[in-house]
Amino acid sequence: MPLSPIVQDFVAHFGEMGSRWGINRSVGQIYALLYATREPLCADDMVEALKMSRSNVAMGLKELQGWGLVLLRHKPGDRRDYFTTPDDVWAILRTLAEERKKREIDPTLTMLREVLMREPENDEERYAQERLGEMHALIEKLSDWYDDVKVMETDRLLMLLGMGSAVTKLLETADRLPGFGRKGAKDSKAS
Amino acid sequence: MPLSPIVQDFVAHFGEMGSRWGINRSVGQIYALLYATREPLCADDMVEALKMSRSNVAMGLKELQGWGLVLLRHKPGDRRDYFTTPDDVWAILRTLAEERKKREIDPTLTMLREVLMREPENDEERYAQERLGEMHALIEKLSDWYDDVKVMETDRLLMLLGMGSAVTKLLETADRLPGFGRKGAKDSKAS
DNA sequence: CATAATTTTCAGAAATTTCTGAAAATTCAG
DNA sequence: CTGAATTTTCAGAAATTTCTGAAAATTATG
Repeated sequence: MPLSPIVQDFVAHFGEMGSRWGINRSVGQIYALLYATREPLCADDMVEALKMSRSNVAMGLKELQGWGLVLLRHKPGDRRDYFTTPDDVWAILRTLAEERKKREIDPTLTMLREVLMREPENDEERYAQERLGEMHALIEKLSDWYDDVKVMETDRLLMLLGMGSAVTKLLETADRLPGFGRKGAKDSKAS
Repeated sequence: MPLSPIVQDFVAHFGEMGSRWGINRSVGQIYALLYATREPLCADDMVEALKMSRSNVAMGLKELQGWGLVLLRHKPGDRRDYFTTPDDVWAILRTLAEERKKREIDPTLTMLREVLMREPENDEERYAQERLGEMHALIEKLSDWYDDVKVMETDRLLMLLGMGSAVTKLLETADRLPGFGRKGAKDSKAS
């Protein structure tokens, strides 16, 4: 049976978009299909629905498992593996953020730290280190913030997002409140 | 003259990393080189430093200009175009965020909205719409937050980042303060 | 343990992306 | 205008990534 138009379009869009994120078309399509379908699907369901080869589905699923974006399910009396996505979209976002950080941010931070340890040999290198230092400081700042935020429960996170920039107005006041130190928050990672 | 080891390694890393972001090796290398070099460079400087073809440099620069990540400079008595990157790393981050949102987020939001307008034909579609609705709500929430935050001056943004999650503790208190409504922040986009 | 069902692997085919050299277009000085 | 300097374009070459079919490996069943 063919996909309904809504799922069809959603799947197609994810396939196209996939390449702008770090995934390929097939992986995007597989994920989208699982996401939009209530029942867990087995590999052959996906082969039929997406018209791609069995092996491509297998590879796509393997990749999605690597990202932690699919769940394995089983039906009684059926040996086949069935797959779904986690329900909670906020949990999905966390997984995605975590993986992307690990793959895209952390290696750069490591590299920058390594290069910043070296002794500059000339003026050109001194300037370069200065610039790399600025980049390092920025990324580390964002990274620390993320570490802080990722442990928040979803309702608090929603609250934080709902506040938007209004929060800084409050912060400027809070700075002057007794018993409330900004330093404390920053140092919390050193526990 | 060959690149100094520090710049060399930085350039190489950016080239490799580039593919995990939406850019290719050459573009990553060109950007890294410009970023880490004090003096603006002309295309031929880059050809020599990066050992790639003239036309590849031209294409790379065109792409970087499309992202708004390079600045055009001129030297008196020299017809050639010279390039640098903006100094302020926080400004660079904003540019990057803006472009990525435009390319990666907005099209998906548009697509989701379109599909959510349709009348579901059956139960399968009803479920799919429900799921797409959840995704849409999440992305829109993040998008609204971003719109709020992007207009903040850098020092306020730094403050916000420095606060991390400590801010929600305050929020819960603030909720109970008179004359300070969360709703106000959320509705601010409707101006 | 044999065998049938299912999943995984992988070499090479197909498709896509990146890169190059050559040629065309543009810009500017004289 | 002319022509030299510079940048841009683009067709096809090279490289990379994605996808497939066939075969191998794994797993469960009787």
